[in-house]
Amino acid sequence: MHDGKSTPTLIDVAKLAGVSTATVSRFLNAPDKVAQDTRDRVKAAVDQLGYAPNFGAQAMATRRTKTIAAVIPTMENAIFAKGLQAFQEELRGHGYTMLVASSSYDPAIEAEQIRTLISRGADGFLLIGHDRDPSLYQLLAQQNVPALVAWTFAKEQPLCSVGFDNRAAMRTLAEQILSFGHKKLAFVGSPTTANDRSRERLKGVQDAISGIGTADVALTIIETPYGIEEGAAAFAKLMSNANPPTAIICGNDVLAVGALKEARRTGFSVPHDVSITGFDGLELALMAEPPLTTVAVPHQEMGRIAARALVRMATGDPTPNSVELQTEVQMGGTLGPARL
Amino acid sequence: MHDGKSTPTLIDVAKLAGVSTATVSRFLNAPDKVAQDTRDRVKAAVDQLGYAPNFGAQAMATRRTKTIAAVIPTMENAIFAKGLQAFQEELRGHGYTMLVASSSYDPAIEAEQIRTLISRGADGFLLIGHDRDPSLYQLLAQQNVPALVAWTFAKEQPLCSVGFDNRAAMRTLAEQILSFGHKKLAFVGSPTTANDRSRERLKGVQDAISGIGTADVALTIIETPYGIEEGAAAFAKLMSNANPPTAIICGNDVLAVGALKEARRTGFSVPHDVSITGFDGLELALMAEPPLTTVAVPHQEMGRIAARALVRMATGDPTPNSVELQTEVQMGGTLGPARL
DNA sequence: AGCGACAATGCAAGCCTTTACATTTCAGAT
DNA sequence: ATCTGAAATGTAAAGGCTTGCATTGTCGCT
Repeated sequence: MHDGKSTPTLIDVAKLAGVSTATVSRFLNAPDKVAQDTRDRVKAAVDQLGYAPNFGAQAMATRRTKTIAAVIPTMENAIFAKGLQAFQEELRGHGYTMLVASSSYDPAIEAEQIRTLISRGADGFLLIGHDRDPSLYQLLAQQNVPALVAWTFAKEQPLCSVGFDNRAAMRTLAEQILSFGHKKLAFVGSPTTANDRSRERLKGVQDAISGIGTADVALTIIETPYGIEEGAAAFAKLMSNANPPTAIICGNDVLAVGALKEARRTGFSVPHDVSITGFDGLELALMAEPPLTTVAVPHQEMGRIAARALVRMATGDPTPNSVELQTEVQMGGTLGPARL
Repeated sequence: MHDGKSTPTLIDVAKLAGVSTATVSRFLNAPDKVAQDTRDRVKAAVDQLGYAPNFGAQAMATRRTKTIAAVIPTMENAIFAKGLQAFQEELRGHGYTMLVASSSYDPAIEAEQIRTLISRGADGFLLIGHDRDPSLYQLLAQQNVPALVAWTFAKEQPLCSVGFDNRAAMRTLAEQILSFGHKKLAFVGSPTTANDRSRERLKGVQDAISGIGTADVALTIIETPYGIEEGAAAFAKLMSNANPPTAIICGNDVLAVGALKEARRTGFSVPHDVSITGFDGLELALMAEPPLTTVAVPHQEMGRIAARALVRMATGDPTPNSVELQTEVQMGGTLGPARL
């Protein structure tokens, strides 16, 4: 107890304060159950010893860790970084800590990470998108760990979601594009396997096309990994066609910025020669020249709401309902009339 | 509270396999200490039961959590996101999990987060920069938790660091700027209180100036929070002076891009009318028009090295030495001769 | 045959908190 | 004076895993 080396335990505090460990524990977790003068004595002992509860023991005794895990595709994507930042801040306000793992868009890694984090005792999970092996849902249910999906909104899924309707959002944007008279479209997006956000966005484009009821709109589709270079490459490929598109709809801002960069480099004027749109509403989009026409997504709000919902779920409250957030088309300067 | 079948424990596995819990534990942690056929039996039992070790119990018995905490200013800054992503991936390869907290550049919040994470049982800490209250170092030492500083390199500090020499890097860039004949400089950087990176970068500029030994170089300094808008505002303010600078040295790429944007908006030609430089080497810098002249920093390498070092420290290996990484001036198109 | 060395396994003592239940105390109420 | 119930506190049993030490079994040697 006076051995400066080993960290003090409840027992040390109890001895010093002349009470039982139960009382110290109560002082820490439910102070109002302890008499005022005892409270003072214990507090003094805690302070003197610089006592801090041992996490493992606490976790073991309470069967909870006050830790929420977030498994995201990557932190490098600004879109997740922003939402995660808000998520963590909100969590902190509730006394929770955030565990982060990234899957690099690989379902196998994601599954492994989820498993690891479950046995690490995460009290809840934030996941991205609904696409994953059903056995994971079973596992979560079996281990009784609540989970929530963000960055997308969908009913009829195993998990509740906090997000927006990617399909409808993209449809709205695509309709605007069509209203500018474009007939030759291209969609450049992330691979659609194991990525419902990407898939839904593509569907949104297709919805818009079939919505106008004409059969004379052509749509070229390119799937490519996330990245500026990749966007540039896709643009180059599309424009080298005999019959290039007049509007390139990108699945996210980063691809769009890459395309825009390549356009500039190869002498295309945007939107005069070709229109380009993005999706996400990152700062990056505003910085582009001209600013990107894109879809603004309320990332921070999403992070905050998800955090609150997960904390409620982790403390046993009835499963909250899904929350749908609204997005908005953000007119930049990269969408213009189709060049005839 | 409990699901029908409570989660299996070591004891269940041991019973099913007909061995003691010690053997199961050894099978999990040091398989080579278990005979081949026992190994097979235990493995079968583990699989059949879907056993996963209980975190709290494990933490308690081993006195370690295999968890490393990273306390960074913010995740929104792409610079940290990138390094953190690499850090987490490397950690994962060593069987460690990452706990993330952000301080929003507020020392008080940082201190609180560190305290919280210590009692959460983090086995090690990744911190950014050396500026913080000495009591935190005491606390870490007292609790025997190893910590490492990244994004900067400095000797003679309480903690080892993995990073680069901000001062020297900026000095090199500033020298190049001076060699273009600029005499009226401005430095736009993050606040230098509690931020040694920012402070060192400013010093680097001053070093370069005093290095050339002439007294006729003027330096205006603006401190402003991180952000594109802030960079734009700083630019506007500087250029509205009676005697505006011919080169604006920004403490980071985001501020630089903001300045560049404002320059474009208000009709300044870069670098013809005014030169602008950044620091970090983000993708953003490449995307700017023209591409930003900046200092490229090996974020991912930094993250990986830091992760490896921390894992070593957490497993009791002798404290590794600090590692200094090299940076490189990345010539873009925003630096040109001073306009006379 | 006897012995030592070593590999494989088992035993049981922690590790530190929480909490159900037991006990003590004491202020009213009878 | 005795009793009652509530408030305050204590007792001790989990909770699941690791690991030093003890035990058993095998082999190769002399």
